[in-house]
Amino acid sequence: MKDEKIIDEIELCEHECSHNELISSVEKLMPNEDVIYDVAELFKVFGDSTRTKILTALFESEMCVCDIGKLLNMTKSAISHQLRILRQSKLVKARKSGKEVFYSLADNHVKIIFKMAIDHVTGNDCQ
Amino acid sequence: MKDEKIIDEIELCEHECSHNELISSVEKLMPNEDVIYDVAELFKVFGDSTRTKILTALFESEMCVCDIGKLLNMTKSAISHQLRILRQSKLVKARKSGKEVFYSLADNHVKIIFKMAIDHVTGNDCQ
DNA sequence: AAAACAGTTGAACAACCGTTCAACTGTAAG
DNA sequence: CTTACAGTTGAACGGTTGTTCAACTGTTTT
Repeated sequence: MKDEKIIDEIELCEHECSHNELISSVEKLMPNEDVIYDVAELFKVFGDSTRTKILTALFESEMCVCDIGKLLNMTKSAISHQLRILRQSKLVKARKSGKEVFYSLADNHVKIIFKMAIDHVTGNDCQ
Repeated sequence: MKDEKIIDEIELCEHECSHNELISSVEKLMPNEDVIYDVAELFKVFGDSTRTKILTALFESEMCVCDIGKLLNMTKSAISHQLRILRQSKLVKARKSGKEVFYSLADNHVKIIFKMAIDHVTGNDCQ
């Protein structure tokens, strides 16, 4: 009775503002941790202007590595490295024809996400 | 007449496969360079799992820094640093109440982009 | 068979980024 | 006024990442 603190396990280094009911209810509503991680990984791939340029180019037409390099004024090596990342993320697919390799979108899903993002940064209303 | 190579400016280090018509037509159709850059910057902000966790938490309710820290099991400092980035990108807004600062979504635009991304990584059909 | 070229790959380097730590501000309570 | 706490901030560290460079594969052409 003299000192209840020893028993009070809630105090355990948690002398902080606590809206514990809120925290646990938000926790239940949030997406699975793995899903959040995968979403972040997807956005990480989008979060480089070289890769976004490549993707927006492929929105219009399939292209070979060399042409993408010319379009973006970059070396074939740099483009190839980025295309590998896009391929690993299943965002583009490759078609070989002679010496050339033509890349194209693997999924038009991505177009919608980009449309949203472009609307966001250009300040377009959306609903 | 003996050596035309000097005049031939097209050759200038460009002995590569050339679908020049395609390149210039794609170039015209692509979004403005500045827009692409801003889109990449936006995705870069989304491309970190701490920030995606914070955003998905704020989808459900406004929260103070300390509660977000508890929810994600991270220090207030780390959360605060990430919230600054989200604030600078105009993705969240702050409301001060006494000692606490409550953060909330600045724009439900973002929810739609995340819904798309979640559909993508979970393999849901979308149209 | 040899030369030319499209594309890939791995190592290396520099730039960037997220967390930690410590010090700080500002508000509320004793 | 002093203490306690929520939150912010800047420096520093360690890990990640994009580009470059050089060497390589594979296909086409002569």
